[in-house]
Amino acid sequence: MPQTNPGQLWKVGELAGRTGLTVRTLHHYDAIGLLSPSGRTGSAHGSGHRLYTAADVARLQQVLSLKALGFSLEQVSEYLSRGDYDPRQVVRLHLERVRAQAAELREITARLTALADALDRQEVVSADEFLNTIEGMTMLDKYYTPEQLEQIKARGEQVGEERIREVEAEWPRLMAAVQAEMDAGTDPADPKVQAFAHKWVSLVNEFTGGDPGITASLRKMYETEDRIHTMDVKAMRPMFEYMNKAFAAAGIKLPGA
Amino acid sequence: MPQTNPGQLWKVGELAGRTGLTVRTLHHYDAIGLLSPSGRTGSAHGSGHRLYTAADVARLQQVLSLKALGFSLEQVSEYLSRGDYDPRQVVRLHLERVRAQAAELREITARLTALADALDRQEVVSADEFLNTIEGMTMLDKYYTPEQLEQIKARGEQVGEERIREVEAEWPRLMAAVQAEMDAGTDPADPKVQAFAHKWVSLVNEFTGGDPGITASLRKMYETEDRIHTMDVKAMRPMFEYMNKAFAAAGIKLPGA
DNA sequence: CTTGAACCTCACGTTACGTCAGGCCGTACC
DNA sequence: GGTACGGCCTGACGTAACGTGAGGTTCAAG
Repeated sequence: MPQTNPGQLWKVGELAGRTGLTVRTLHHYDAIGLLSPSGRTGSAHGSGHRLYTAADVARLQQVLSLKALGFSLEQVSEYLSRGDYDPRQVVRLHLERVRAQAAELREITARLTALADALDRQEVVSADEFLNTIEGMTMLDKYYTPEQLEQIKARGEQVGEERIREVEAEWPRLMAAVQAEMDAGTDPADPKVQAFAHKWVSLVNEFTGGDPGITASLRKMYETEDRIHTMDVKAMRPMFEYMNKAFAAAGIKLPGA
Repeated sequence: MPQTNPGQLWKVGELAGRTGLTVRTLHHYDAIGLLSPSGRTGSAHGSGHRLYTAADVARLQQVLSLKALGFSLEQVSEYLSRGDYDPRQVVRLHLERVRAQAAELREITARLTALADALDRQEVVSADEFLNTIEGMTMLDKYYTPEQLEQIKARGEQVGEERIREVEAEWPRLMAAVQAEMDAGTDPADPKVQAFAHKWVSLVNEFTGGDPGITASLRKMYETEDRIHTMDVKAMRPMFEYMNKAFAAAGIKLPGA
Protein backbone atom coordinates (compact mmCIF):
# COMPACT_ATOMS: atom_id res chain seq x y z
CA MET A 1 0.00 0.00 0.00
CA PRO A 2 1.07 3.61 -0.61
CA GLN A 3 2.82 5.37 2.23
CA THR A 4 1.36 8.30 4.08
CA ASN A 5 4.39 9.30 6.16
CA PRO A 6 6.53 12.34 5.78
CA GLY A 7 9.20 11.63 3.23
CA GLN A 8 6.31 10.44 1.14
CA LEU A 9 6.74 9.55 -2.50
CA TRP A 10 4.13 9.57 -5.23
CA LYS A 11 4.03 7.58 -8.43
CA VAL A 12 2.74 9.37 -11.48
CA GLY A 13 -0.70 7.84 -11.28
CA GLU A 14 -1.03 8.68 -7.63
CA LEU A 15 0.07 12.25 -8.16
CA ALA A 16 -2.20 12.62 -11.14
CA GLY A 17 -5.13 11.25 -9.18
CA ARG A 18 -4.47 13.54 -6.28
CA THR A 19 -3.98 16.70 -8.30
CA GLY A 20 -6.50 16.25 -11.09
CA LEU A 21 -3.76 16.44 -13.70
CA THR A 22 -3.29 13.63 -16.21
CA VAL A 23 -0.41 11.20 -16.27
CA ARG A 24 0.37 12.41 -19.73
CA THR A 25 0.76 15.96 -18.50
CA LEU A 26 3.28 14.92 -15.88
CA HIS A 27 5.12 12.91 -18.50
CA HIS A 28 5.16 15.96 -20.70
CA TYR A 29 6.55 18.19 -17.97
CA ASP A 30 9.25 15.62 -17.42
CA ALA A 31 10.02 15.34 -21.11
CA ILE A 32 10.60 19.07 -21.50
CA GLY A 33 12.61 19.22 -18.29
CA LEU A 34 10.11 21.41 -16.51
CA LEU A 35 9.43 19.03 -13.67
CA SER A 36 11.46 15.84 -13.46
CA PRO A 37 10.77 13.59 -10.49
CA SER A 38 13.60 13.39 -7.99
CA GLY A 39 13.51 9.62 -7.87
CA ARG A 40 12.89 6.44 -9.76
CA THR A 41 12.20 2.90 -8.56
CA GLY A 42 14.77 0.07 -8.67
CA SER A 43 15.82 0.03 -12.29
CA ALA A 44 19.01 -1.91 -12.95
CA HIS A 45 19.03 -1.14 -16.63
CA GLY A 46 15.49 -0.40 -17.78
CA SER A 47 13.80 2.81 -16.72
CA GLY A 48 12.01 2.59 -13.39
CA HIS A 49 8.79 4.22 -12.29
CA ARG A 50 8.81 7.94 -11.56
CA LEU A 51 8.83 8.89 -7.89
CA TYR A 52 7.83 12.42 -6.93
CA THR A 53 8.94 13.95 -3.63
CA ALA A 54 7.30 16.69 -1.58
CA ALA A 55 9.77 19.14 -3.11
CA ASP A 56 8.59 18.08 -6.55
CA VAL A 57 5.02 18.70 -5.49
CA ALA A 58 5.98 22.18 -4.30
CA ARG A 59 7.60 22.88 -7.62
CA LEU A 60 4.53 21.61 -9.42
CA GLN A 61 2.44 24.15 -7.58
CA GLN A 62 4.76 26.91 -8.72
CA VAL A 63 4.59 25.67 -12.27
CA LEU A 64 0.82 25.69 -12.28
CA SER A 65 0.56 29.10 -10.67
CA LEU A 66 2.85 30.56 -13.29
CA LYS A 67 0.91 28.80 -16.01
CA ALA A 68 -2.27 30.29 -14.59
CA LEU A 69 -0.65 33.69 -14.95
CA GLY A 70 -0.34 33.10 -18.66
CA PHE A 71 3.25 31.97 -18.99
CA SER A 72 4.04 29.35 -21.60
CA LEU A 73 5.72 26.22 -20.30
CA GLU A 74 8.98 27.42 -21.76
CA GLN A 75 8.67 30.74 -19.97
CA VAL A 76 7.88 28.90 -16.76
CA SER A 77 11.07 26.89 -17.15
CA GLU A 78 13.08 30.02 -17.66
CA TYR A 79 11.49 31.78 -14.74
CA LEU A 80 12.08 28.91 -12.35
CA SER A 81 15.68 28.40 -13.40
CA ARG A 82 16.58 32.01 -12.72
CA GLY A 83 17.86 31.73 -9.19
CA ASP A 84 16.45 35.05 -8.05
CA TYR A 85 12.82 34.13 -7.92
CA ASP A 86 10.61 33.95 -4.87
CA PRO A 87 7.96 31.25 -4.48
CA ARG A 88 5.96 33.48 -2.19
CA GLN A 89 5.79 36.11 -4.87
CA VAL A 90 4.50 33.61 -7.38
CA VAL A 91 1.71 32.70 -5.01
CA ARG A 92 0.92 36.33 -4.40
CA LEU A 93 0.83 37.09 -8.09
CA HIS A 94 -1.46 34.16 -8.67
CA LEU A 95 -3.66 35.32 -5.83
CA GLU A 96 -3.92 38.74 -7.38
CA ARG A 97 -4.84 37.16 -10.67
CA VAL A 98 -7.50 34.99 -9.10
CA ARG A 99 -9.05 37.98 -7.39
CA ALA A 100 -9.16 39.83 -10.69
CA GLN A 101 -10.78 36.86 -12.35
CA ALA A 102 -13.38 36.68 -9.64
CA ALA A 103 -14.24 40.31 -10.29
CA GLU A 104 -14.55 39.58 -13.98
CA LEU A 105 -16.77 36.60 -13.31
CA ARG A 106 -19.08 38.86 -11.37
CA GLU A 107 -19.21 41.22 -14.30
CA ILE A 108 -20.00 38.36 -16.63
CA THR A 109 -22.65 37.08 -14.29
CA ALA A 110 -24.35 40.44 -14.30
CA ARG A 111 -24.24 40.58 -18.08
CA LEU A 112 -25.49 37.07 -18.55
CA THR A 113 -28.22 37.58 -16.01
CA ALA A 114 -29.40 40.69 -17.82
CA LEU A 115 -29.25 38.81 -21.09
CA ALA A 116 -31.15 35.83 -19.79
CA ASP A 117 -33.75 38.14 -18.40
CA ALA A 118 -34.15 39.98 -21.67
CA LEU A 119 -34.38 36.77 -23.66
CA ASP A 120 -36.89 35.32 -21.26
CA ARG A 121 -39.13 38.26 -21.91
CA GLN A 122 -39.00 37.74 -25.63
CA GLU A 123 -37.78 41.26 -26.01
CA VAL A 124 -35.69 42.50 -28.82
CA VAL A 125 -32.23 42.36 -27.36
CA SER A 126 -29.83 45.03 -28.53
CA ALA A 127 -26.62 44.04 -30.20
CA ASP A 128 -24.80 46.09 -27.60
CA GLU A 129 -26.02 43.78 -24.91
CA PHE A 130 -24.58 40.81 -26.73
CA LEU A 131 -21.39 42.68 -27.42
CA ASN A 132 -20.92 43.66 -23.81
CA THR A 133 -21.44 40.09 -22.75
CA ILE A 134 -18.95 38.84 -25.28
CA GLU A 135 -16.42 41.44 -24.29
CA GLY A 136 -16.65 40.33 -20.69
CA MET A 137 -16.13 36.71 -21.66
CA THR A 138 -13.04 37.41 -23.72
CA MET A 139 -11.52 39.53 -21.00
CA LEU A 140 -11.66 36.59 -18.67
CA ASP A 141 -9.12 34.52 -20.54
CA LYS A 142 -6.78 37.33 -21.36
CA TYR A 143 -3.50 37.23 -19.60
CA TYR A 144 -1.44 39.97 -18.08
CA THR A 145 0.95 41.97 -20.17
CA PRO A 146 4.51 42.08 -18.83
CA GLU A 147 3.91 45.66 -17.70
CA GLN A 148 0.87 44.68 -15.69
CA LEU A 149 2.85 41.87 -14.10
CA GLU A 150 5.60 44.29 -13.11
CA GLN A 151 3.04 46.63 -11.63
CA ILE A 152 1.40 43.94 -9.55
CA LYS A 153 4.78 42.69 -8.49
CA ALA A 154 5.83 46.14 -7.36
CA ARG A 155 2.62 46.68 -5.45
CA GLY A 156 2.94 43.30 -3.81
CA GLU A 157 6.47 44.03 -2.65
CA GLN A 158 5.68 47.47 -1.42
CA VAL A 159 2.43 46.99 0.44
CA GLY A 160 2.72 43.31 1.08
CA GLU A 161 6.12 42.70 2.56
CA GLU A 162 6.07 45.06 5.45
CA ARG A 163 2.38 45.18 6.16
CA ILE A 164 2.11 41.41 6.25
CA ARG A 165 4.78 41.26 8.92
CA GLU A 166 2.96 43.89 10.91
CA VAL A 167 -0.35 42.11 10.75
CA GLU A 168 1.28 38.86 11.63
CA ALA A 169 2.93 40.38 14.63
CA GLU A 170 -0.43 41.61 15.87
CA TRP A 171 -2.21 38.28 15.84
CA PRO A 172 -0.25 36.62 18.68
CA ARG A 173 -0.63 39.71 20.81
CA LEU A 174 -4.35 39.90 20.22
CA MET A 175 -4.89 36.22 20.84
CA ALA A 176 -2.89 36.33 24.06
CA ALA A 177 -5.00 39.24 25.28
CA VAL A 178 -8.23 37.44 24.42
CA GLN A 179 -7.04 34.28 26.12
CA ALA A 180 -6.36 36.29 29.25
CA GLU A 181 -9.95 37.58 29.31
CA MET A 182 -11.26 34.09 28.72
CA ASP A 183 -9.21 32.77 31.62
CA ALA A 184 -10.46 35.62 33.79
CA GLY A 185 -14.01 34.64 32.88
CA THR A 186 -14.79 38.04 31.41
CA ASP A 187 -18.15 38.32 29.67
CA PRO A 188 -17.86 38.49 25.85
CA ALA A 189 -20.08 41.55 25.96
CA ASP A 190 -17.61 43.37 28.19
CA PRO A 191 -16.27 46.55 26.55
CA LYS A 192 -12.70 45.30 26.77
CA VAL A 193 -13.57 42.16 24.83
CA GLN A 194 -15.66 44.20 22.40
CA ALA A 195 -12.62 46.24 21.54
CA PHE A 196 -10.73 43.03 20.86
CA ALA A 197 -13.56 41.85 18.65
CA HIS A 198 -13.31 44.92 16.47
CA LYS A 199 -9.56 44.55 16.24
CA TRP A 200 -10.10 40.90 15.31
CA VAL A 201 -12.38 41.58 12.36
CA SER A 202 -10.15 44.33 11.08
CA LEU A 203 -7.22 41.92 11.01
CA VAL A 204 -9.34 39.29 9.31
CA ASN A 205 -10.52 41.81 6.75
CA GLU A 206 -7.01 42.91 6.02
CA PHE A 207 -6.15 39.31 5.36
CA THR A 208 -9.11 38.59 3.11
CA GLY A 209 -9.33 41.98 1.47
CA GLY A 210 -12.87 42.22 2.80
CA ASP A 211 -14.22 39.78 0.23
CA PRO A 212 -17.26 38.01 1.69
CA GLY A 213 -16.78 34.83 -0.32
CA ILE A 214 -13.18 34.46 0.72
CA THR A 215 -14.03 35.15 4.32
CA ALA A 216 -16.68 32.46 4.21
CA SER A 217 -14.31 29.96 2.59
CA LEU A 218 -11.64 30.72 5.13
CA ARG A 219 -14.07 30.36 7.97
CA LYS A 220 -15.18 27.01 6.63
CA MET A 221 -11.58 25.92 6.46
CA TYR A 222 -11.01 26.86 10.09
CA GLU A 223 -14.17 25.07 11.08
CA THR A 224 -13.56 21.81 9.26
CA GLU A 225 -9.84 21.30 9.48
CA ASP A 226 -8.04 20.52 12.69
CA ARG A 227 -4.71 21.84 11.69
CA ILE A 228 -3.50 24.28 9.08
CA HIS A 229 0.24 23.88 8.55
CA THR A 230 1.74 24.18 12.05
CA MET A 231 -1.27 25.85 13.58
CA ASP A 232 -3.35 23.80 15.95
CA VAL A 233 -6.77 24.96 14.86
CA LYS A 234 -8.56 22.49 17.05
CA ALA A 235 -7.04 23.95 20.19
CA MET A 236 -8.10 27.43 19.10
CA ARG A 237 -11.72 26.54 18.64
CA PRO A 238 -12.86 27.57 22.14
CA MET A 239 -11.44 30.99 21.47
CA PHE A 240 -13.30 31.18 18.16
CA GLU A 241 -16.55 30.43 19.91
CA TYR A 242 -15.80 33.01 22.55
CA MET A 243 -15.14 35.58 19.85
CA ASN A 244 -18.32 34.64 18.02
CA LYS A 245 -20.26 35.51 21.16
CA ALA A 246 -18.36 38.77 21.34
CA PHE A 247 -19.25 39.49 17.71
CA ALA A 248 -22.89 38.80 18.39
CA ALA A 249 -22.87 41.13 21.39
CA ALA A 250 -21.17 43.85 19.36
CA GLY A 251 -23.52 43.39 16.43
CA ILE A 252 -20.50 42.68 14.25
CA LYS A 253 -20.93 40.55 11.20
CA LEU A 254 -17.99 39.24 9.26
CA PRO A 255 -18.42 39.81 5.49
CA GLY A 256 -19.06 36.15 4.86
CA ALA A 257 -21.86 35.66 7.39
CA MET B 1 -17.36 56.60 -40.63
CA PRO B 2 -18.90 53.45 -39.15
CA GLN B 3 -22.64 53.49 -38.64
CA THR B 4 -24.27 53.41 -35.25
CA ASN B 5 -27.87 52.94 -36.33
CA PRO B 6 -30.01 49.91 -35.97
CA GLY B 7 -29.35 47.67 -38.91
CA GLN B 8 -25.73 48.22 -38.06
CA LEU B 9 -23.00 46.24 -39.74
CA TRP B 10 -19.55 45.46 -38.43
CA LYS B 11 -16.40 44.71 -40.37
CA VAL B 12 -14.12 42.08 -38.92
CA GLY B 13 -11.72 44.54 -37.40
CA GLU B 14 -14.53 46.50 -35.80
CA LEU B 15 -16.13 43.41 -34.38
CA ALA B 16 -12.81 42.10 -33.15
CA GLY B 17 -12.03 45.40 -31.49
CA ARG B 18 -15.39 45.57 -29.83
CA THR B 19 -15.43 42.00 -28.57
CA GLY B 20 -11.81 41.43 -27.66
CA LEU B 21 -11.55 38.55 -30.08
CA THR B 22 -8.92 38.58 -32.81
CA VAL B 23 -9.58 38.98 -36.51
CA ARG B 24 -7.96 35.62 -37.03
CA THR B 25 -10.45 33.99 -34.73
CA LEU B 26 -13.39 35.39 -36.66
CA HIS B 27 -11.74 34.26 -39.89
CA HIS B 28 -11.36 30.83 -38.40
CA TYR B 29 -14.99 30.62 -37.35
CA ASP B 30 -15.93 31.60 -40.87
CA ALA B 31 -13.59 29.07 -42.42
CA ILE B 32 -15.10 26.17 -40.50
CA GLY B 33 -18.62 27.39 -41.15
CA LEU B 34 -19.33 28.12 -37.52
CA LEU B 35 -20.08 31.77 -37.97
CA SER B 36 -20.14 33.18 -41.45
CA PRO B 37 -21.05 36.85 -41.75
CA SER B 38 -24.40 37.50 -43.39
CA GLY B 39 -22.95 40.02 -45.79
CA ARG B 40 -19.98 41.10 -47.83
CA THR B 41 -19.09 44.43 -49.40
CA GLY B 42 -19.28 45.15 -53.14
CA SER B 43 -17.27 42.38 -54.69
CA ALA B 44 -17.82 41.99 -58.39
CA HIS B 45 -15.41 39.12 -58.73
CA GLY B 46 -12.89 39.27 -55.89
CA SER B 47 -13.98 38.56 -52.32
CA GLY B 48 -15.32 41.57 -50.50
CA HIS B 49 -14.97 42.49 -46.85
CA ARG B 50 -16.97 40.57 -44.27
CA LEU B 51 -20.02 42.34 -42.87
CA TYR B 52 -21.51 41.06 -39.63
CA THR B 53 -25.13 41.81 -38.72
CA ALA B 54 -26.74 42.00 -35.28
CA ALA B 55 -27.98 38.45 -35.81
CA ASP B 56 -24.41 37.34 -36.40
CA VAL B 57 -23.38 39.03 -33.18
CA ALA B 58 -26.13 37.18 -31.32
CA ARG B 59 -24.92 33.90 -32.78
CA LEU B 60 -21.38 34.76 -31.78
CA GLN B 61 -22.50 35.12 -28.20
CA GLN B 62 -24.06 31.68 -28.33
CA VAL B 63 -20.91 30.22 -29.80
CA LEU B 64 -18.76 31.68 -27.06
CA SER B 65 -21.10 30.61 -24.29
CA LEU B 66 -21.08 27.06 -25.56
CA LYS B 67 -17.33 27.19 -25.92
CA ALA B 68 -17.11 28.38 -22.32
CA LEU B 69 -19.10 25.31 -21.37
CA GLY B 70 -16.36 23.13 -22.80
CA PHE B 71 -17.75 22.29 -26.21
CA SER B 72 -15.31 21.97 -29.07
CA LEU B 73 -15.99 24.21 -32.04
CA GLU B 74 -17.25 21.21 -33.95
CA GLN B 75 -19.65 20.34 -31.16
CA VAL B 76 -20.82 23.94 -31.08
CA SER B 77 -21.55 23.75 -34.80
CA GLU B 78 -23.56 20.61 -34.31
CA TYR B 79 -25.44 22.00 -31.37
CA LEU B 80 -26.39 25.20 -33.14
CA SER B 81 -27.49 23.45 -36.31
CA ARG B 82 -29.90 21.21 -34.46
CA GLY B 83 -33.07 23.22 -34.79
CA ASP B 84 -34.39 22.35 -31.36
CA TYR B 85 -32.05 24.41 -29.29
CA ASP B 86 -32.93 27.36 -27.13
CA PRO B 87 -30.64 30.39 -26.88
CA ARG B 88 -32.03 31.19 -23.46
CA GLN B 89 -30.99 27.83 -22.20
CA VAL B 90 -27.48 28.30 -23.47
CA VAL B 91 -27.23 31.53 -21.52
CA ARG B 92 -28.65 29.87 -18.43
CA LEU B 93 -26.21 27.00 -18.68
CA HIS B 94 -23.35 29.41 -19.06
CA LEU B 95 -24.60 31.37 -16.09
CA GLU B 96 -24.65 28.24 -14.01
CA ARG B 97 -21.14 27.45 -15.09
CA VAL B 98 -19.90 30.92 -14.26
CA ARG B 99 -21.41 30.70 -10.81
CA ALA B 100 -19.68 27.37 -10.23
CA GLN B 101 -16.40 28.83 -11.39
CA ALA B 102 -16.80 31.74 -9.01
CA ALA B 103 -17.24 29.28 -6.16
CA GLU B 104 -14.11 27.46 -7.24
CA LEU B 105 -12.18 30.68 -7.43
CA ARG B 106 -13.14 31.38 -3.84
CA GLU B 107 -11.84 27.98 -2.86
CA ILE B 108 -8.59 28.62 -4.69
CA THR B 109 -8.27 32.02 -3.09
CA ALA B 110 -8.60 30.49 0.34
CA ARG B 111 -5.98 27.87 -0.48
CA LEU B 112 -3.56 30.34 -1.98
CA THR B 113 -4.05 32.71 0.90
CA ALA B 114 -3.26 29.98 3.37
CA LEU B 115 -0.26 28.99 1.30
CA ALA B 116 1.05 32.54 1.02
CA ASP B 117 0.63 32.93 4.73
CA ALA B 118 2.51 29.74 5.48
CA LEU B 119 5.33 30.62 3.10
CA ASP B 120 5.60 34.11 4.52
CA ARG B 121 6.19 32.62 7.92
CA GLN B 122 9.01 30.47 6.66
CA GLU B 123 7.22 27.47 8.03
CA VAL B 124 7.53 24.00 6.69
CA VAL B 125 4.56 23.74 4.42
CA SER B 126 3.02 20.30 4.15
CA ALA B 127 2.76 18.64 0.79
CA ASP B 128 -0.95 18.32 1.38
CA GLU B 129 -1.30 22.04 1.36
CA PHE B 130 0.36 22.23 -2.02
CA LEU B 131 -1.69 19.31 -3.27
CA ASN B 132 -4.96 20.85 -2.17
CA THR B 133 -4.03 24.07 -3.88
CA ILE B 134 -3.13 22.27 -7.07
CA GLU B 135 -6.30 20.26 -7.00
CA GLY B 136 -8.34 23.42 -6.73
CA MET B 137 -6.54 24.93 -9.70
CA THR B 138 -7.07 21.93 -11.94
CA MET B 139 -10.74 21.73 -11.05
CA LEU B 140 -11.22 25.22 -12.34
CA ASP B 141 -10.51 24.36 -15.95
CA LYS B 142 -12.34 21.09 -15.99
CA TYR B 143 -15.48 21.05 -18.01
CA TYR B 144 -18.80 19.49 -17.35
CA THR B 145 -19.43 15.89 -18.26
CA PRO B 146 -22.48 15.32 -20.47
CA GLU B 147 -24.33 13.94 -17.46
CA GLN B 148 -23.66 17.05 -15.42
CA LEU B 149 -24.87 19.16 -18.31
CA GLU B 150 -28.08 17.18 -18.50
CA GLN B 151 -28.57 17.58 -14.80
CA ILE B 152 -28.11 21.33 -14.86
CA LYS B 153 -30.35 21.55 -17.87
CA ALA B 154 -33.11 19.64 -16.12
CA ARG B 155 -32.85 21.76 -13.02
CA GLY B 156 -32.88 24.94 -15.06
CA GLU B 157 -36.02 23.91 -16.87
CA GLN B 158 -37.80 22.78 -13.78
CA VAL B 159 -37.07 25.50 -11.27
CA GLY B 160 -36.20 28.25 -13.67
CA GLU B 161 -38.99 28.38 -16.19
CA GLU B 162 -41.95 28.82 -13.93
CA ARG B 163 -40.33 30.68 -11.10
CA ILE B 164 -38.78 33.20 -13.40
CA ARG B 165 -42.19 34.02 -14.83
CA GLU B 166 -43.57 34.43 -11.36
CA VAL B 167 -40.84 36.76 -10.22
CA GLU B 168 -41.14 38.74 -13.39
CA ALA B 169 -44.83 39.13 -12.95
CA GLU B 170 -44.25 40.54 -9.51
CA TRP B 171 -41.90 43.32 -10.47
CA PRO B 172 -44.36 45.48 -12.43
CA ARG B 173 -46.92 45.14 -9.66
CA LEU B 174 -44.42 46.10 -7.00
CA MET B 175 -43.09 49.03 -8.98
CA ALA B 176 -46.57 50.32 -9.69
CA ALA B 177 -47.37 50.17 -6.00
CA VAL B 178 -44.20 52.01 -5.07
CA GLN B 179 -44.84 54.65 -7.71
CA ALA B 180 -48.27 55.22 -6.20
CA GLU B 181 -46.77 55.88 -2.79
CA MET B 182 -44.21 58.20 -4.30
CA ASP B 183 -46.92 60.15 -6.07
CA ALA B 184 -48.89 60.32 -2.85
CA GLY B 185 -45.83 61.75 -1.13
CA THR B 186 -45.67 58.93 1.41
CA ASP B 187 -42.62 58.96 3.65
CA PRO B 188 -40.13 56.17 2.80
CA ALA B 189 -40.15 55.22 6.46
CA ASP B 190 -43.89 54.59 6.35
CA PRO B 191 -44.76 50.98 7.22
CA LYS B 192 -46.46 50.47 3.86
CA VAL B 193 -43.31 51.47 1.98
CA GLN B 194 -41.21 49.43 4.38
CA ALA B 195 -43.14 46.33 3.40
CA PHE B 196 -42.47 47.12 -0.24
CA ALA B 197 -38.79 47.53 0.57
CA HIS B 198 -38.60 44.05 2.03
CA LYS B 199 -40.43 42.61 -0.95
CA TRP B 200 -38.01 44.48 -3.19
CA VAL B 201 -34.86 43.00 -1.69
CA SER B 202 -36.33 39.52 -1.69
CA LEU B 203 -36.98 39.80 -5.42
CA VAL B 204 -33.50 41.17 -6.02
CA ASN B 205 -31.99 38.35 -3.98
CA GLU B 206 -33.93 35.77 -5.90
CA PHE B 207 -32.51 37.24 -9.06
CA THR B 208 -28.92 37.36 -7.87
CA GLY B 209 -28.96 34.23 -5.79
CA GLY B 210 -27.99 36.38 -2.81
CA ASP B 211 -24.41 36.74 -4.00
CA PRO B 212 -23.02 40.03 -2.71
CA GLY B 213 -20.58 40.49 -5.57
CA ILE B 214 -23.23 39.96 -8.19
CA THR B 215 -25.61 42.29 -6.42
CA ALA B 216 -22.93 44.96 -6.38
CA SER B 217 -22.15 44.50 -10.07
CA LEU B 218 -25.80 44.64 -10.95
CA ARG B 219 -26.29 47.74 -8.88
CA LYS B 220 -23.37 49.39 -10.61
CA MET B 221 -24.89 48.51 -13.95
CA TYR B 222 -28.18 50.12 -13.01
CA GLU B 223 -26.35 53.18 -11.76
CA THR B 224 -24.11 53.74 -14.74
CA GLU B 225 -26.23 52.76 -17.70
CA ASP B 226 -29.23 54.69 -18.86
CA ARG B 227 -30.99 51.87 -20.56
CA ILE B 228 -30.79 48.11 -20.33
CA HIS B 229 -32.44 46.52 -23.37
CA THR B 230 -35.90 48.09 -23.51
CA MET B 231 -35.90 49.23 -19.94
CA ASP B 232 -35.58 52.94 -19.35
CA VAL B 233 -33.29 52.85 -16.35
CA LYS B 234 -32.83 56.58 -16.32
CA ALA B 235 -36.54 57.15 -15.76
CA MET B 236 -36.50 54.66 -12.91
CA ARG B 237 -33.74 56.36 -11.03
CA PRO B 238 -35.98 58.51 -8.80
CA MET B 239 -37.69 55.33 -7.68
CA PHE B 240 -34.32 53.75 -6.89
CA GLU B 241 -33.42 56.70 -4.72
CA TYR B 242 -36.76 56.54 -3.00
CA MET B 243 -36.23 52.88 -2.28
CA ASN B 244 -32.72 53.51 -0.99
CA LYS B 245 -34.21 55.84 1.58
CA ALA B 246 -36.71 53.17 2.45
CA PHE B 247 -33.90 50.63 2.85
CA ALA B 248 -32.03 52.98 5.13
CA ALA B 249 -35.11 53.54 7.26
CA ALA B 250 -35.72 49.80 7.48
CA GLY B 251 -32.10 49.03 8.28
CA ILE B 252 -31.98 46.81 5.21
CA LYS B 253 -28.71 46.25 3.49
CA LEU B 254 -28.47 44.60 0.11
CA PRO B 255 -25.78 41.90 0.06
CA GLY B 256 -23.50 44.01 -2.08
CA ALA B 257 -23.51 47.12 0.08
C1' DC C 1 -7.09 59.55 -58.56
C1' DT C 2 -4.05 58.06 -55.31
C1' DT C 3 -2.68 56.31 -50.93
C1' DG C 4 -2.51 54.01 -46.61
C1' DA C 5 -5.02 51.29 -43.49
C1' DA C 6 -7.66 47.51 -43.22
C1' DC C 7 -9.14 43.62 -45.57
C1' DC C 8 -8.64 39.34 -48.45
C1' DT C 9 -6.97 34.28 -49.23
C1' DC C 10 -3.64 30.65 -48.91
C1' DA C 11 -0.54 28.06 -46.16
C1' DC C 12 2.53 26.60 -42.90
C1' DG C 13 3.82 26.88 -37.69
C1' DT C 14 2.81 26.36 -32.67
C1' DT C 15 1.43 24.97 -27.93
C1' DA C 16 0.19 21.58 -24.74
C1' DC C 17 -0.98 18.00 -24.54
C1' DG C 18 -4.32 13.31 -26.40
C1' DT C 19 -4.00 8.87 -28.02
C1' DC C 20 -2.43 4.65 -29.45
C1' DA C 21 1.28 0.78 -29.74
C1' DG C 22 4.28 -2.48 -27.93
C1' DG C 23 6.78 -3.77 -24.06
C1' DC C 24 8.43 -3.70 -18.85
C1' DC C 25 7.71 -3.41 -13.53
C1' DG C 26 5.95 -4.66 -9.15
C1' DT C 27 3.14 -6.56 -6.00
C1' DA C 28 -0.66 -9.45 -4.54
C1' DC C 29 -2.05 -14.01 -4.67
C1' DC C 30 -1.59 -18.99 -5.01
C1' DG D 1 8.73 -18.96 -6.03
C1' DG D 2 6.07 -18.52 -10.06
C1' DT D 3 2.52 -15.85 -12.29
C1' DA D 4 -0.93 -12.61 -13.40
C1' DC D 5 -2.48 -8.14 -14.19
C1' DG D 6 -2.82 -3.34 -13.29
C1' DG D 7 0.08 0.37 -13.71
C1' DC D 8 4.13 2.23 -15.67
C1' DC D 9 7.54 2.86 -19.41
C1' DT D 10 9.16 5.01 -23.98
C1' DG D 11 8.41 6.40 -28.61
C1' DA D 12 5.70 8.53 -32.04
C1' DC D 13 2.11 10.40 -34.44
C1' DG D 14 -2.41 13.20 -34.01
C1' DT D 15 -5.19 17.34 -32.78
C1' DA D 16 -7.66 21.76 -31.59
C1' DA D 17 -7.73 26.42 -32.09
C1' DC D 18 -5.81 29.44 -33.55
C1' DG D 19 -0.78 32.54 -34.58
C1' DT D 20 1.98 34.29 -38.02
C1' DG D 21 3.59 35.69 -42.13
C1' DA D 22 3.34 36.32 -47.60
C1' DG D 23 1.49 38.47 -51.34
C1' DG D 24 -2.36 40.68 -53.33
C1' DT D 25 -7.03 43.53 -53.07
C1' DT D 26 -10.58 47.07 -51.33
C1' DC D 27 -12.20 51.13 -49.61
C1' DA D 28 -12.82 55.61 -47.70
C1' DA D 29 -10.37 59.87 -47.09
C1' DG D 30 -8.00 63.57 -49.10
